[in-house]
Amino acid sequence: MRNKEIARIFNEIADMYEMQDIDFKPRAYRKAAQNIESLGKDIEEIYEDDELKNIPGIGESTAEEIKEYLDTGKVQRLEKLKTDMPVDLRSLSAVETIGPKKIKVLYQQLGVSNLDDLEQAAKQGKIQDLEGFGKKTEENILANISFAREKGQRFLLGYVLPEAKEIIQELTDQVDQIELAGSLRRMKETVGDVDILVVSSESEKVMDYFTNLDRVEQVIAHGKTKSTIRLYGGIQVDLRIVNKQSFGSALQYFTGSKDHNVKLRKIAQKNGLKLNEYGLFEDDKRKAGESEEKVYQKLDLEWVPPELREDIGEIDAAKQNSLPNLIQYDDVNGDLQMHSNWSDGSNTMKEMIEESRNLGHSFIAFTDHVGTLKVAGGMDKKEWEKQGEKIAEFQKKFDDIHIFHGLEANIKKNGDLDIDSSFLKEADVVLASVHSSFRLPKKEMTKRIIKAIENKYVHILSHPTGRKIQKKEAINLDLDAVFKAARKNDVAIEINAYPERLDLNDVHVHRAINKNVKLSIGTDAHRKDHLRYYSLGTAVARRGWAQKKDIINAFSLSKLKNFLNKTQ
DNA sequence: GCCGTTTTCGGCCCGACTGTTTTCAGTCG
Repeated sequence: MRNKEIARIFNEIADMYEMQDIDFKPRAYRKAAQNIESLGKDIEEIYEDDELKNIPGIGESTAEEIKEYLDTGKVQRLEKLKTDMPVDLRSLSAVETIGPKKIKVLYQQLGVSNLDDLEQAAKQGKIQDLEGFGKKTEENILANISFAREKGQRFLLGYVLPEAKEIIQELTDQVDQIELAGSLRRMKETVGDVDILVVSSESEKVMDYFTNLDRVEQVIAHGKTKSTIRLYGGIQVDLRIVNKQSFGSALQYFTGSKDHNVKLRKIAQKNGLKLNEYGLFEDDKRKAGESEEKVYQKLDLEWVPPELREDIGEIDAAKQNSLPNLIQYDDVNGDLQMHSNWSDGSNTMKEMIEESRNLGHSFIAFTDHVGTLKVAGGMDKKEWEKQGEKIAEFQKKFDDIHIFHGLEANIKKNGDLDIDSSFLKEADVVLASVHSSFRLPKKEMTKRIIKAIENKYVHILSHPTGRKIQKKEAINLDLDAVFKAARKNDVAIEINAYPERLDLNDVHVHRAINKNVKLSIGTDAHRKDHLRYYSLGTAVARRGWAQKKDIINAFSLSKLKNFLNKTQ
């Protein structure tokens, strides 16, 4: 799949045009990029079938440029634009409040072309004197530059996991045993690379097969027991071949985390044993190794689910047989945030409902934007009521899925919602979320959010911290105070399952459930392909030690309705 | 540059917010 690369190129072209003050082309390229990125189908296949122009937003020139890129690895248009303005656009625009226009000025006036130049110029106080800049802008640059630097070092779980699973699928027939390891198996929100472990008697054949997969851009290492490849899109994949009798201990070893493993080895040592990737040994005698369960068992520990292996108390809990009974991936019965084309989603409600039924959901909530967020198609009351009539019709047609009619309202700067209560009280599910004024001081922000939670019509505080992984920092918030208010007012806090949000994150989930706060999983899907991300929300819940009782999506429908009926 | 026609040209989600100005441009969603 090279969709992402092409999307990146089109986005870069859009940035370049924006810098040159050219109208509309940026939007066209961005739209093309967006549609390619969430295609859910391999663009090379579409090219081979000569169907590129059937992709919405792709026309004559962009289709040609996709072909050009797939054939030659370059797009001349971008190369030319880069010669005119040789700046590292992507890392520079990762600094909040710095966009194409400002970058242009910085380059032309000060010769700034990368983050190092930018930092130097800011430190020397050269930026505040530029026209359109000022002291605050300069301070802001210095404050945000390290965040911008970290961007792009790791890959998002939600985008890597499907590809890793595909690779496993492709290899399965070639091997005796296969399993994902590493941070991907622990379902960490970002991963540095992909680790795959296999058992096979024909190691050379397996390695040849692996290094010749279609998706390989470069073979970095090709050995008998370990090979490393880099995929189109940049991520590296390690494949290791181990002996059958060591598979469990190797899986344990390569799953990590490092801290978890150090503790485990210490326990082994204390008991006169030695633990490594080849097995658990007493002198030279193998006590365990074939299965992970046996390794833990021989150390007098409960088997620890991979999501918990971060050395934050799970080993003590495993010792005392008191690991939490984690929510299971199939405990989640439905999705409590999604958007249709009634606001800014791409698919019709019918398409979203059908896909949700395919995923086995027994309930969903449409939570389209309302109110002042016009850019996201915010509906007025009349439109929203029309949507409700349509939902009632669908409900008659489908008796296997319950459809809540919800909405997503904006929390204004002062904590009020941007629609009035006569509107709010008609909704089955009210999400409240921040879409503006992200940079208030902590105290003011906390007050603002708590005010929204105290609104008696609000059921769920959605994407509570607003962070986007590697893109946008969290708002400044006293989360413990927010949790306290949420519990008091019976408001659930969302685990937004969209790959770049995962907000709340695992650490926050842990804190929330310790305060008995209920949590809600919503994909925030803006097209039907996004609906499958709900399991990422479950992964975050598991990493935060959540159980079935903590997650309202795991409630029975009647219990969930009860939870949502607080104002009636 | 793409789209969809009132079919080969004209329109393209736009409002809030911030920091810069002193009435507005750039950024963000």
